[in-house]
Amino acid sequence: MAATLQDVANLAGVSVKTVSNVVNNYTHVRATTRTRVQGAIDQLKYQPNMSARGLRSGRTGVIGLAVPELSLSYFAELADAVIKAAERHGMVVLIEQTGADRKREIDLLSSPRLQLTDGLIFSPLGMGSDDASHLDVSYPLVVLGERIFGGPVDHVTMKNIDAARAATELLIARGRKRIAVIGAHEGEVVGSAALRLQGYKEALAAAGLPYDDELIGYVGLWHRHDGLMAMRNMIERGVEFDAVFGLNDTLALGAMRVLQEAHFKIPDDVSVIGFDDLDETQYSLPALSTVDPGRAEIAETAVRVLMERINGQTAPKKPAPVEYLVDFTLRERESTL
Amino acid sequence: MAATLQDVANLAGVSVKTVSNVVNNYTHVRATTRTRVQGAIDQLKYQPNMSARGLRSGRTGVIGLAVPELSLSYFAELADAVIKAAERHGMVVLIEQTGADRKREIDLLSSPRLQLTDGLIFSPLGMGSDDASHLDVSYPLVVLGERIFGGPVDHVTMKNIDAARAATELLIARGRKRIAVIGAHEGEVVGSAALRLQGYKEALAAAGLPYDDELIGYVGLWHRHDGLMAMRNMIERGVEFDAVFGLNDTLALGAMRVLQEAHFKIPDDVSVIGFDDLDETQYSLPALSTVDPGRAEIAETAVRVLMERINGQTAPKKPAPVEYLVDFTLRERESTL
DNA sequence: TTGAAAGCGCTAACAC
DNA sequence: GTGTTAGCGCTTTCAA
Repeated sequence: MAATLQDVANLAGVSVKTVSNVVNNYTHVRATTRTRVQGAIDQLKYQPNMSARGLRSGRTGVIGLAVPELSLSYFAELADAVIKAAERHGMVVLIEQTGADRKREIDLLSSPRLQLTDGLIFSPLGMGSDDASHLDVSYPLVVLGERIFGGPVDHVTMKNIDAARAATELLIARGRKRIAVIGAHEGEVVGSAALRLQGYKEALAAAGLPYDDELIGYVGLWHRHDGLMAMRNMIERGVEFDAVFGLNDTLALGAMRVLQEAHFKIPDDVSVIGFDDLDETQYSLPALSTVDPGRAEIAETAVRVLMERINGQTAPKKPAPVEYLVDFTLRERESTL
Repeated sequence: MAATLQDVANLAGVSVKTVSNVVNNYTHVRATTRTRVQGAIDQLKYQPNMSARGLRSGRTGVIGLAVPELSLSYFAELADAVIKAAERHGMVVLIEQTGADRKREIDLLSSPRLQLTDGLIFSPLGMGSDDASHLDVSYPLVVLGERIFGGPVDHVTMKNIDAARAATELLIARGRKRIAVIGAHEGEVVGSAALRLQGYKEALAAAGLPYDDELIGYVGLWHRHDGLMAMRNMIERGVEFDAVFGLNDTLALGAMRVLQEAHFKIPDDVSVIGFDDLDETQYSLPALSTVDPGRAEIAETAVRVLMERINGQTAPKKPAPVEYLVDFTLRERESTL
């Protein structure tokens, strides 16, 4: 079927070693030989067999990316960015979905399917700090997100607290005093929800505003529907507020829908801000103010760090894990003007 | 480093063949032997080397999925569905992004990166009918979408014309007579835009309504922004209309935003319907009526057909290509009530 | 600068 | 029911 190195060598009248040298751009090949070999390669449409190369070299050229679900826009846009970053490193990306399920996340870390990859970029949503030990794996691994800090592996994350504080401060600067939060997780101390809530509290404290638990909308997941329900619930409870901070854009958009249904004017009656800078926030009505958590840079950093680990695997001992913190940018749009 | 079959065999005091039999769930292994081998496997944390297995068997256990961009929600949701379907077949998915660029799409089809994969599910957006010959490749390939019909490969697609006709008929049934279309592609005769426009025309004709080119909003791409601009443009031109058919949901949502900005009431003044049944259509304000083109079934069919081709590769000659047409469902929501 | 040959870990044909 | 062994296509010493 497909041509092998040997086929090319026969046709070109050289040894497989020489063909291999040409294929891998070795320097010490005579120009005439190279041309002849290249001709044979073209003629036979030779393509290296990746399995064989992988078996021999121990490298596959594939990196794994594990996310909860691609239908969550944040992760779709993250995956997009990771694939593009990987491409620049000559790598291709295999995507696994964990469904934000703790057990599936843990299982994935020791799945034989990872044998196909040189390393993994892992964005857990179900695991918590107690599960950090599971991250102590024997292959290159970079963790994203806010579920686990100080684990045994490299970690790339965003400035959740600072960014949430900045978002809240923006609302305060617009004169808002009763700022509702949509998307908190009851009793949680780790994860994006907890960190962003902390940033919110810090901003309130700095401005001398009281913290009122009435204003906190708790949800299970961060789907559109959850934002919608939490907002509706808060309105039905008769809670007074003049601003809403959606802990992510999806929640904020869901909340905005309910607000408009209830005839609140945005931003006149209620200012709304989200978090993530999803593409669609530019096209909602009104366009949603939000925080760009540096998604592109997170993806680039994750891939770069992973590649360093992959390429440095010969090192005598594993270097200490590093935490990378990516900068955010506030994007003010119509919903807070 | 990692344990090999030989290591396990040594520890268990059997031959590699026996270990291989156990790993691959061969039936003819004595229970006691199996237990002993399994113990050795667990103890050594043995995991098969996929590259070696791939080299030997010619199979990698990976299928490729090529889409324009994951940040387009439709393709993110499609990828999600494909990954889930592949998982049921014990396969893992490697995703390539082509950026809807014709040249990149064509290049991808002969890329050595596909060597890692047992077959490809390909959703082109840049290629046209003239490029069909490029699809005549030597590996299992299933094509999705509306760019190429009657090509040399299996093709899974949706009932674009019928579904668009049904969507238009719904608007007509609601008493609408001047139905604008957002998202047509100037001069195009192939692709989703052209087919859906045809369905629209058929519905008008069947209802005895005139076709008016004034009502057709042409766009370049199918991004949110394009829907927004096309709608704005139509309003500025002073065109009169009482309904809008967005040729996909993203366009419809962009258009809806502009309509509301211009103080049209939806659905009172203008009914709006989209196409794709994206998750977010349920949470827009008003919730967007749309057509579910059977995305989940498309994904399942594509994976199933691809697996059949992969498993049937030993067949003496390539079977004739097949066209699979998946059924749609109308989803009426608030925007057309 | 090029060639010969070993061997990566696995599967499967063949032997017993 | 289990063992022996060839070889998948490639990279890489080691020689020439």
